[in-house]
Amino acid sequence: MINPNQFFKCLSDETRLKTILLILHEKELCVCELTEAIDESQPKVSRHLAQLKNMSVLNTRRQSQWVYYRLNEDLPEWSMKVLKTTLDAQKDAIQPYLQNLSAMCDRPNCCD
Amino acid sequence: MINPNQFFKCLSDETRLKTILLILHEKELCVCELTEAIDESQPKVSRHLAQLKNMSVLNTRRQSQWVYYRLNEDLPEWSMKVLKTTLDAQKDAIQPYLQNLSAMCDRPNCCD
DNA sequence: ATTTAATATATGGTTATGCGTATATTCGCA
DNA sequence: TGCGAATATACGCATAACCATATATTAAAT
Repeated sequence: MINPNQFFKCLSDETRLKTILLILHEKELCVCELTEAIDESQPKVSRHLAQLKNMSVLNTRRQSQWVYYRLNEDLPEWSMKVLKTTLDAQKDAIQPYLQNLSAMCDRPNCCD
Repeated sequence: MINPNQFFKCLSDETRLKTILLILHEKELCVCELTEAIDESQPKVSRHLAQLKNMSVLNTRRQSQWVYYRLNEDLPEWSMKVLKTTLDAQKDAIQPYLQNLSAMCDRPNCCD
């Protein structure tokens, strides 16, 4: 179980915070979607995602060639609350990234 | 105005998180009280407090030889909410530090 | 004025963190 | 089997973060 300061460390990097908030907003996103949304290099995004998975903040699901990341459903309630509070306060700030997302022409459609 | 990842960085260090939660719980604490409560060296506590003040998370009030730290009353609401959520989840964890506090024999009495 | 208690800061060193680039892996498909 | 797309990892490096120790500052009291 993640402890509070470890959890906050996950949120203390801009790239990681963006990805977490976007995933919270969208339920599930794959690496190339995130890469496009926040306009960062693939290895950079991937490295941070691996870190978050390692800290049990995120989980993955593979669907053919895509790996979809979602919030770990076993996250303690207080941390989910923190994330929701933060997202709520950052709604405006993440708009541009959501727009990048919907502007993706070759966005993989997640048909479970 | 502090941005989210800067704010979370403040909470990502164990010493800083402890001090913030204790201050939230006790309204106001001076350096020697915190030093005693969490059993860390005075320079270490002082350095972290300076950092938190610098990030506008904390404010100070000097009363004769003691400097009392409290939460900055201008903190954005979402961050106050995050702190309260965290304190709530950590009530048990901070008990030992609160006990150290009340066990202080020469604890300065704050008579504003 | 000197001394003492509380607090702050400076210094030097160690570890952690984050990054870009290059390369590996995995999967679907021809 | 071989190729391309998506993702992951390794490597080397730069900087940030944290710490212990020593010292400076501030205020009160004698």
